[in-house]
Amino acid sequence: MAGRAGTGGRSVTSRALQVLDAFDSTAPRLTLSEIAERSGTPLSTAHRLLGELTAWGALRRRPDGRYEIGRKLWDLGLLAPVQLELRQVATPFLLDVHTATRDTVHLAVREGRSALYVERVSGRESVPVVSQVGSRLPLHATGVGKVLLAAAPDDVVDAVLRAPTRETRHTVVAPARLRRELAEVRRRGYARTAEEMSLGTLSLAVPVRVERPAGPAVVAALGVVVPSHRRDLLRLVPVLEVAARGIGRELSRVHAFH
Amino acid sequence: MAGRAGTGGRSVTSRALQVLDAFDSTAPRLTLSEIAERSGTPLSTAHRLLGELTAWGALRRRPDGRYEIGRKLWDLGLLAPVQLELRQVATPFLLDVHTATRDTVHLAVREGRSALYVERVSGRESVPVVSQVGSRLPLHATGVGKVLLAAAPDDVVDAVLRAPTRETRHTVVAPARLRRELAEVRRRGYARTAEEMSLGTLSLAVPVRVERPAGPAVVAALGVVVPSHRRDLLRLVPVLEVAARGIGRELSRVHAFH
DNA sequence: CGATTCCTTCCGCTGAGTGGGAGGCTGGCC
DNA sequence: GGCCAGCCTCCCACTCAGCGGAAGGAATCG
Repeated sequence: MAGRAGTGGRSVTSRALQVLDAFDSTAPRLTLSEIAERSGTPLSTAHRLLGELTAWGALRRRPDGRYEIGRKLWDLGLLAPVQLELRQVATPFLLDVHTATRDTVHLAVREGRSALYVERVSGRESVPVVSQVGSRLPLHATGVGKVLLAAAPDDVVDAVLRAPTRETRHTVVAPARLRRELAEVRRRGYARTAEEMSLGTLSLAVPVRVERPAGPAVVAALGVVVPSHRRDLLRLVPVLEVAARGIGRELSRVHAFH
Repeated sequence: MAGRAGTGGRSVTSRALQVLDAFDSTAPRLTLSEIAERSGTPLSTAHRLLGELTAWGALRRRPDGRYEIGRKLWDLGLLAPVQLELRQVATPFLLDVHTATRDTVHLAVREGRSALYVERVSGRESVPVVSQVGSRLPLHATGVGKVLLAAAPDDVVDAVLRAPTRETRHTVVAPARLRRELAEVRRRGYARTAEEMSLGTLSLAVPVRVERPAGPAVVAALGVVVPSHRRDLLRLVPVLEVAARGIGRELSRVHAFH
């Protein structure tokens, strides 16, 4: 590095996108120097880029000098069709389930080797749960995850079972046992977990299916999370199934129309 | 413009941000040429930028060749603290109201001269409403808007009353009458509209207040939208007030804790 | 089958972005 | 109070990354 300038701009447009990459859910508010370090950008460059991004509205400067994601990115993010149709169709059904049970209700899809939570309805007195809209949780340790994994292609199952993370002392990490569980999920049509992701909670989930030319396909999973002391969890299976069928039916209708 | 190159890059980082600006809620899916035109970017430049943005994940290429906002921007957008705390605190209360009334419930804040809808809970059989999370509606034609406007500084009120848009034939656009209505909203503690934003719907809204050193401040508005044939709308006032007070109380607690 | 529209790729030019460094500001420590 | 360390802000000469005109495909249409 003898020269003085112009070595930057690897391949993405300016370093602006690298700067944005410095932000994630574990670090939503950052100082200039943190951003510079996390994004591997020289301080002065980061400073200028942050100024431009802030002027555009992608970021916002807090009174304490830190930067955070701004309203414009929020707006744009809401335009993302990340399961937009699925969410719109499913939300009323999630509300129905929530109204009937007062429990925390989730809708998740599989994204690679994770369960991506795309929608959530949670009441006030619900147990605190780790999942949030936009968060990704392992496929082998949650109800919705098991449902999605049970419907996933073999290579995904193999990849997940190769190194299942241990989340709590109840997490099932033995590949053979996980395979048996997945088979059971397929047979029974629902998945159940007990304190496998977070202590103190049970979960129950069912698949959301749509009819495809090649046969029914699992496009999402619908689940509830309840405190451990609840004994009647399996009574919710029919409730979830009704809602899941409703979602599947609506999705088919929307697709046919489109 | 005699030269050939390098005239671009006005002031924002690359044209990438201009390209992103081409997307809005009225145009969430665009072709290359549409984007080039909407953003005032030469076709080949737009093409390259779109490639980079797509590689980064900001955009996604649809099977039909169009571009749309991608998952990465969705992720980042969810990090935006756009009333994040308010939303988290308020959502359970919105659910309570929805459970009690089965109506469409909104939470909005004032942003400049618009009402910004930050959260929404709508049932299945609800009337179709124009508002969506992230959308902005005029302050003078909706229930939540009037509540927010009634609590806004004078210069905002003046600016809005200078040129109120006509949304339907029932929209109140006479400044004098609007001022009288705002006074009434302040006096009674709620706002009501009848088909002023969209035909076929009524709305009702109350302010969400928090205690500040300088006295109570209106930080948001909580409202419902119902079909026009409903006659018992005012019965919902106490329901909304209870929820609004609950939200205010929670907000104060969170702030004190922080 | 030529016309039209839209997308993709190429490549020489140049000025916009780059980043080292100087300078300011703040707060903590001796 | 003086010094130092950690941040942030600003400046400016260098240069190479982005720019965009233009040509070449691909797809659609009448």
